[in-house]
Amino acid sequence: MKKITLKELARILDFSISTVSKALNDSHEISDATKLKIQEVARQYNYKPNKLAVNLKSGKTRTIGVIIPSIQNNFFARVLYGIEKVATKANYNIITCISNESFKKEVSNIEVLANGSIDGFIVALAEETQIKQEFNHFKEAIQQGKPIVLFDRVTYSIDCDTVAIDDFDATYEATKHLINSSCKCVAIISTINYLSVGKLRIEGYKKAIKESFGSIDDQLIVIANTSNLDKKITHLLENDKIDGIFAVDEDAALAALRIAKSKGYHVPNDISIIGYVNKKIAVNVTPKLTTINQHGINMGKKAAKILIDKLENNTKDFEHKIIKSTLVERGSTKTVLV
Amino acid sequence: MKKITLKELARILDFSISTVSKALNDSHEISDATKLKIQEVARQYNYKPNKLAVNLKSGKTRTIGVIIPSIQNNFFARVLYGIEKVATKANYNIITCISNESFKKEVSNIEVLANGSIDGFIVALAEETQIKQEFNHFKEAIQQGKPIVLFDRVTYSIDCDTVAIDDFDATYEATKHLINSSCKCVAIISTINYLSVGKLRIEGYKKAIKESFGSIDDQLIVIANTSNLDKKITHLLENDKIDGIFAVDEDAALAALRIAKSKGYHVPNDISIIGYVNKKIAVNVTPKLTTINQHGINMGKKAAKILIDKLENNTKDFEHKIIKSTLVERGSTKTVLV
DNA sequence: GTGAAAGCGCTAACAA
DNA sequence: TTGTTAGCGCTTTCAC
Repeated sequence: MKKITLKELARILDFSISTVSKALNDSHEISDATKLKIQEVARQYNYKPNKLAVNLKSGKTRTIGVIIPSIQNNFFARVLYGIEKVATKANYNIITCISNESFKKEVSNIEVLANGSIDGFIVALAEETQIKQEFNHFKEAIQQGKPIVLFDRVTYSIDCDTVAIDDFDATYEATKHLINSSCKCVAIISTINYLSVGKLRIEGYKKAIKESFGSIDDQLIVIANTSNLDKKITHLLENDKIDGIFAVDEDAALAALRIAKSKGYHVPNDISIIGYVNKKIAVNVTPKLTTINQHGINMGKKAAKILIDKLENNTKDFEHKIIKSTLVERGSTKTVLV
Repeated sequence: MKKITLKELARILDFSISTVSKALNDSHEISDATKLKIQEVARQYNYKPNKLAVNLKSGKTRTIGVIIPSIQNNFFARVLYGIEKVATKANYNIITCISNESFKKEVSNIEVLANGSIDGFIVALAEETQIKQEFNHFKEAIQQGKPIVLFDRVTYSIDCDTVAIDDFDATYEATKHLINSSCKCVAIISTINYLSVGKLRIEGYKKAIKESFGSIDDQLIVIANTSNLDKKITHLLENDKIDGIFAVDEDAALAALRIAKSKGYHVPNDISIIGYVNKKIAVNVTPKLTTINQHGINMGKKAAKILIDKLENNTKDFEHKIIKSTLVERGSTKTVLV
């Protein structure tokens, strides 16, 4: 029951190692008779080739290194699920690392994995990396022949494929939706403005506001962090002209809803809210939140497809894919007047 | 910038391969002078040993295979985080697979990884596996020298370590808590009764009920699935004696809360609810849900510690650890009378 | 203190 | 059709 090697199998069968190897790989060089005999005995002894040796020999691992900033975030979990789905079907394994938003951890993950463990990477940039804008570790991996597909938190300053969400467009449209549902004064709240996605979302908002109202009121743009979020929202809502809120992230959306309700505002009649919120939470709060659905699973699938295609066909040009997100109307917004 | 090997390094330095290898591994056989020279040049060329070759040679991979049934479930995400934390500190990598609750996928994950990719496993059983009660794939892996640590969804019928939650005790105490807060008629709802944890929770409930009321009313034990959950709860709540609900899983808890409210019951005054619900959701519904906190991160840390200890010290006996969970009182239950 | 050589388990070019 | 051999990149024993 202990693991058996080719060599031992060869001895048992009284064939040479190479004959056994070829027979098991169904080589045309071997006669059907011996093939059958060898395969039979191999099955009997439950022979499985040692991955390490095969990989060392072939220089390939059929393994993809995935680096995500956090796993607590349901969005990344969904992307991971999509990656896993496609990879498994293509007979690839996944090795998952969590950078925990740390630049150092991300660098070390890349370095450790690049040395023979994986064939290529799928990565969402850590928060620190996006702040630092330091991408040498990726460039080195690429030079060592390990292609990279960036997703969600991307940069266009390295030679790799990217799969991103249509943050700008989606936020533009969501803001428009608030305006079209008769909101006259729409604020935006973000706790992730150091991220590429956070910045894009603010820009989409600005475009919509400028288009509808001509000018932007900076008072309505709230950049917060976890510790001052509640205070900033409370302060914001002292302005009772505000009748619409776009929440860039889940924490902002939930805090806005909670504080608006506690101040006695009716949602959506007094204040409408749209935000990037996980569905499970969105449908369980009161009222149910209108959200933007990011199709994380599709994103993961697409990223995996691109990488595997690159690995198998050695494609040289880079793809920059945008995944369209969709607005899901629920109870926290009014209906749009036609 | 292309990857450099020991051999090339040796040629550049005009030393033998073995001398270079020893120097880089800081062997005492090599003089300090040559060590320094070699290490200097290695750094210069950014030499990194090929993992595959090192692993093949040593028979170790310093990689742990983690198999979880689902990643959408925040609990497993937290466990994974804990595993990752400990593994990284001990200089181990994680290779994560998602069995997606499928027996077949779990078997294939184990087989694929056992052949040289990993040194040991950390696994939570797939739903199908718990139903089938078929554990041969694990037994084989163990015989091949790959130790296994089971967590959360465990079985005691294979030779391995386990880390489980105190489901029985926690449910017993939670039910007692409902009773002590003056609930007279406590029901329990589960959509996961095919899982070991689901069964244990029902037992804990039964013990508490029997202890307090002498007998168990089977009408109050609702075993449902995703598709008939709402109907069953609606039916249950036609019994207006019910003033307490223990929800074995998140879906059950949220459905119970929603339906109770829609029927006009006040939570917690008319009906109290306790359930296994992720904190983020629990604090964002109305009223906030009293929950059982499972300390998933600790669970992951413990599992990783046990496995790594086994790997490094070759411990032979098996540990069966129980992680204590804690009741977190929020708005969906009344206070306990002293 | 340094180097030659074997070997981890496998594949494949080449020889027979 | 089968076998011999070299070699993937590394570590380590043993000889010098």
